[in-house]
Amino acid sequence: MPLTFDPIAEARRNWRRNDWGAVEAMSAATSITRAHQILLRRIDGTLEPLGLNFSRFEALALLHFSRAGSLPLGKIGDRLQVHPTSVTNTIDRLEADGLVTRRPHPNDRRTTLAGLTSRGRRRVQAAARALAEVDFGLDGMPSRDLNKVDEALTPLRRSAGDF
Amino acid sequence: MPLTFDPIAEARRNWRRNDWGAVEAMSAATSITRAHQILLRRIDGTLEPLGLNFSRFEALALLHFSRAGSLPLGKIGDRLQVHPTSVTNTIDRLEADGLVTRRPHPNDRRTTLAGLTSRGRRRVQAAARALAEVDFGLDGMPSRDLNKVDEALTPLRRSAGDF
DNA sequence: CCTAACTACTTGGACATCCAACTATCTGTT
DNA sequence: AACAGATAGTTGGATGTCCAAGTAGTTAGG
Repeated sequence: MPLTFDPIAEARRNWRRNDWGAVEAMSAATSITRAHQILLRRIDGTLEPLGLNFSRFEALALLHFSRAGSLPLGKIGDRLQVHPTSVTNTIDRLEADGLVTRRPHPNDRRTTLAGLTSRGRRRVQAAARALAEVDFGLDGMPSRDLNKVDEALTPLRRSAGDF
Repeated sequence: MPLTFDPIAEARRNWRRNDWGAVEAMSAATSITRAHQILLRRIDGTLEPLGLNFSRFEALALLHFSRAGSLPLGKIGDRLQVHPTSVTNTIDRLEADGLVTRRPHPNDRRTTLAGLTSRGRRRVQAAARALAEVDFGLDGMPSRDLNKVDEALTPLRRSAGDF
């Protein structure tokens, strides 16, 4: 059931009434959380027919963009900001689907490289097309607002050591 | 390891180079995803000493704001935009910690009410204080940017039937 | 009334994420 | 060279989310 009121506006009223403080921050944090829920569902829904989800797609895209078409698992985790165990899991599944292969690093035997198969390369391109088709689930937003989001969130990312 | 470059700017370049289209949308979606990761970690980190996470806190806050201090589980799911099974899970754990209790609905025997215990009420207030203390993990952002985020994301939420 | 359709919640299973701990390997210091 | 400490990845366990299916209860049309 869709709501008949704005839950954020409601939350703002409640926080104010209870004197819980930091209303602006609460509001922004809640907006981001909601937006993320909405986006992730749309994106995952778009990728589902391709046997992917957003995490797997991000890993494939990263490999596609890399020169050699392969990267150490650790680099993937750094770029996607996820725990090493999540990378292991993601690559396990992509490998099971024949989209990537694991290969030992030539110089460092601790390191494992994940590399795209040709099937993986075709798949990631199809997925990128599908996502662009639906504007990443953001087709309702004018491009000015898209840029506003980007700009507004940059200081947050920077403060988290994103770059 | 913190990155030494902006992964979003990098992604923009890569998408453009590959002609994958929808660069603005990709960029905004990725920003939101990142921001959400960062925020959730900070928020959950803040709540962890209190035995809560953001989901549990949201449920408790909702109950605190309700007149009777109790709500049907279904309403909680609607408000938090999560699947009924997630609500069951969240309430299970809050109940195990003695923060809420389940009670049958007086008029509709299908419905279960979740109600705050006095311990739950104290806990949610302490949690709200703790979150306000750290500005919901957004202390790096000027309040003008907070409002920009809110505004920019409103059309997205609206398009998802948020209100 | 009485049955068919709907609603509220729970259970079991799939997946994704994290943390702690472990193995294997490398690196820098002595 | 040798060892202490760092690094790369995996495994096992906990938590959280969703979907499909099931149970119990309610509602509406004939």
